[in-house]
Amino acid sequence: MRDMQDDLDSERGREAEEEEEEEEEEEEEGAQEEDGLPRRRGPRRKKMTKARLDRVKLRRMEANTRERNRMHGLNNALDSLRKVVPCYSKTQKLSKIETLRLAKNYIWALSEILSTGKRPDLLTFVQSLCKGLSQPTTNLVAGCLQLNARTFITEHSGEGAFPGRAPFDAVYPPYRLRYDAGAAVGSSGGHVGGSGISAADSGKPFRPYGPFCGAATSYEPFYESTSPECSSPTYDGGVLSPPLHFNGIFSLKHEEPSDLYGRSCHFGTRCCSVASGRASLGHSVASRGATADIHVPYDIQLRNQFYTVQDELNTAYHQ
DNA sequence: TAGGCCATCTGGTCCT
DNA sequence: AGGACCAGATGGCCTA
Repeated sequence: MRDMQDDLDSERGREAEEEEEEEEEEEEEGAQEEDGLPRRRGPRRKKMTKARLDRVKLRRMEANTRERNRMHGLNNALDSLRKVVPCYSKTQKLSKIETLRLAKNYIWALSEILSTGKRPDLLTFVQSLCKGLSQPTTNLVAGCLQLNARTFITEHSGEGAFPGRAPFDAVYPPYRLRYDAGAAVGSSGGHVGGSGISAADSGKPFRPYGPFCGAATSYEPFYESTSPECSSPTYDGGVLSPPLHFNGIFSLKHEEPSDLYGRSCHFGTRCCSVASGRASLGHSVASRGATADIHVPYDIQLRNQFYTVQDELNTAYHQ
């Protein structure tokens, strides 16, 4: 690279000298008419001598390099964006346009939540996210959220319903009370999502996501999980944390990347605690003690809802 | 094989 | 003048 730059510099020097000579020649030629035709108005076009041609090529090469770098920067920014929108997968990246659309929808959905103070049901939320997205991406997002829900459902199958819990919470399945983690992991043989559509099953280690990422003190992600996906090579750390935090009240805050991606990831996912969000939204769950706060977040109705999410989305898409 | 997506090159325009 | 930005063209890769 350095050599290349040196070459360019030395070439510039040579060209500069040659250019001076050429310009002197052109001054003389400029007084004449070419081919008997009157000289054109405006700045006279310089003759393309070899040196000038080389210089043009050189500048073109430099411009190309700059343009390449610029596009790389743009792509890096897009990658950053991919990581902070729902359903991040390094193996199956959203296209640029879909990333932008999803990001826009996501911002819109979060804004709605902030402005209304209400948490939409899952279907509404997913529909908001998928508005205008292509069918494959819609499936991807819906599948991603559905995956999480079903994973969580599976882990807690057989337990009682929790009618007070908004279905919306189901998009945050990998997070629960810390002390609950062992049991949860154990119940699924150390492989959360062993049944249903798991990331491993699909070969697409998507990152589940939720708009309220953060933690009330009593809630932590169970990053002790032994899921092989947790250290998925497709996942890289040190990226932006989710922009939204929810600690009883709405607040904007950045979390340390290490917290989010280093330790807390599950299934190659980012850490989100839903419990805090629940509490502040009047579901009065997180306000209880940690040990008393264990509950079963899913009921049959919720499960059914998840089974229908993708169908409804598909229907909506085709309409 | 067609279509989608992407990277790169390229020339034009705008701005400093 | 030179760099940034933009949009069109082109070719490669991948997938259905």
